[in-house]
Amino acid sequence: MDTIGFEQHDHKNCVKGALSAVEAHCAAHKLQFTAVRRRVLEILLSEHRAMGAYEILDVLRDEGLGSQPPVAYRALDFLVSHRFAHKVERLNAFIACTHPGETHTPAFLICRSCDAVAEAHAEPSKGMLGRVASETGFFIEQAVVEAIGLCPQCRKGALPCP
Amino acid sequence: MDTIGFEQHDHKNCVKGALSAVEAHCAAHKLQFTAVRRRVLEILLSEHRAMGAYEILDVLRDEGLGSQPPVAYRALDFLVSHRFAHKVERLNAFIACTHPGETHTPAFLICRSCDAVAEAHAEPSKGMLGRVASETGFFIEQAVVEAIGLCPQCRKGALPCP
DNA sequence: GGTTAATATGTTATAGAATTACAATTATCA
DNA sequence: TGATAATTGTAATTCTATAACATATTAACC
Repeated sequence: MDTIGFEQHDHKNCVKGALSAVEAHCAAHKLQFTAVRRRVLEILLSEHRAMGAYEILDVLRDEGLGSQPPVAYRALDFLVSHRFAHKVERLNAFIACTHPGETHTPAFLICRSCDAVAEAHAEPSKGMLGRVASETGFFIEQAVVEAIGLCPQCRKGALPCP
Repeated sequence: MDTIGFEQHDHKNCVKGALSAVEAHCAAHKLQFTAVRRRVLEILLSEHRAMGAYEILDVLRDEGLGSQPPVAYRALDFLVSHRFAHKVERLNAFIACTHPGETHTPAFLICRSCDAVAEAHAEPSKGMLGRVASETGFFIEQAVVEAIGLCPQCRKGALPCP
């Protein structure tokens, strides 16, 4: 399991790298990586945080790429269904995937103080969920795993209990 | 870790038992278990499934217990904050807790075919989330753990891939 | 008991998130 | 090129949730 999100990194290259990985994946799988879809992923990658659909739509509108909710939601549906982005259920928001292409179940660490979100990998078939599932005969297809708390930075300084 | 939800059970007693447990807990902690709060919990307990706030509000309205959204949301906030009920983030819905009083982190198994929801216990400080958290220095306060898939019944018969 | 403070409810309005439905366009491939 | 499928444009609507403020109830204290 690895984590990305609370550390410093070469952001420009991280955006570029993710974009070309997605590009390659779409080419290989004959998926249409259209202007809107590409731009939404770019927005999510460059902001590097969880964004609401309407917040994304505002950017698209400013750029003349679409003005109605379905435009944003459809692009997001595409990105999420191909795992280029994820939905953070707790926030009703979306975030670019930090390792597109690989099959994985994301787990999120959500800081309630600074709103940073870090993505980690989970293995739901193992661990607690997997045990419950196999005991009861439940077949897991997807898993939502999100922790809410304080990131390392906010834990040190700032607000103890807002 | 234990699971309740996909099995048959003595429902009348389960409702009654949960209600009196909550009653006792409120008395002991000087919490006001008012008519609306009590009725919302009763509805959730007797329906024994995840319900949207507006669905609950419809019932309240029919009974003259309140007609505007804040009435339902405030009652739900009370129930959730004291862990008498939980929010299922994936469904934007609420469900009565199957073991009120005990401190716990609920995990849910959500059947995408019949919409049944089973509650299990999770231990986020252990397992996958806990490991990521301690590695990165993230302090977990709450966890959302929800699996989506097929319950034992739906797995056998019915729809393979709706 | 009566006064005050805290808590809870009633109500209006609004904000935020997501989908339906249908028309128009663009891409894919035979 | 023409037929088909996929994508986008747009309007309207539904569902989810909260803000703000007035009123009523309950708890606490003298």
